[in-house]
Amino acid sequence: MGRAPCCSKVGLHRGPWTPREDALLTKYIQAHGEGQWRSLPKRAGLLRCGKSCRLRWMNYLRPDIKRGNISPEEDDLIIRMHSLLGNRWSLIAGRLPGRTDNEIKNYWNTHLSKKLRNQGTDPKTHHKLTVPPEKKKGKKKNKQKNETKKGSSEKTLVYLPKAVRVKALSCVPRTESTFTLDSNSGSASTSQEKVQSPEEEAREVNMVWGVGSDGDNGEVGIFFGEDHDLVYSSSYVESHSDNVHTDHGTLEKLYEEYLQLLKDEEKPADELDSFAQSLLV
DNA sequence: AAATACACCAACCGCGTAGGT
DNA sequence: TACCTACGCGGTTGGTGTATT
Repeated sequence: MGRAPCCSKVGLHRGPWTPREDALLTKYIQAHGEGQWRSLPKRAGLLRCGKSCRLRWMNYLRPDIKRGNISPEEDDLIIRMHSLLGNRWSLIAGRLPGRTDNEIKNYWNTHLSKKLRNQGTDPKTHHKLTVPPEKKKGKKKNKQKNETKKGSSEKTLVYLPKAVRVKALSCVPRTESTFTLDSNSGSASTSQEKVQSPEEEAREVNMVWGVGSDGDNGEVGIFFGEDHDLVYSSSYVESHSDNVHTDHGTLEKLYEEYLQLLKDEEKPADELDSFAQSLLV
């Protein structure tokens, strides 16, 4: 695989951006739009690599970025999304307008993981910790850095298939359906009235889906479309061409499996883990 | 006041993958 | 089919500010 040499190229600026560079980048994007990151620096008169430009724009310069403190509501949403998605920061950020994946990732690592630990919850698994949270005793140098390095061998389990990119189906209208499930009765319902064969539906629907539970009201399910608390919003779909598109039958199968697991709360953890493995493509 | 530890976050790095040729 | 480019993502680093000793 040929990989772009990127920032290692000699002569390119690195490190913090200057106001002048910010202005050049902003001006260029306002005039020509985003994209073509590789050639953008040259055309914008910047001595930066395209990656660096993209990052600066996405995380800092974009006009729709919301700056300032993260609200308790956002806090709560991040925690709940993380329990469902794991470290899928871009997906989580997609549910928080104006927030960037980098910001959420940083916020999680510096605030929320600590907060959860103090509440007796493992921030990686969202399960109750068996041992009480470690009291701060003395100062440890680079505690956080050591933790992240150590933690890298211990992957977060994600009960969701890894997002895959699909071709945009621009020729067909997007339909939406929501799929909710009462965890007590186990019954599922869909808001979509249009009757389609699975093949038709798989072909026509740009499906963005997830499997999860709403910790507050006990609602669980696989969610499609928009306007459900745990669903990827349509705005996400529109702003990300890499939406998830998968086979209808597979979805149903996964949904059934997940439902079965939810019904049986006594399932050993390793069985859940193997289920998660099966979801990870 | 100085030294040290810690917290925060912008930026970098490397990998996976879509899409073009 | 193989190769290459560009992009997006998550993990990690390092500079800087703040708190503590």
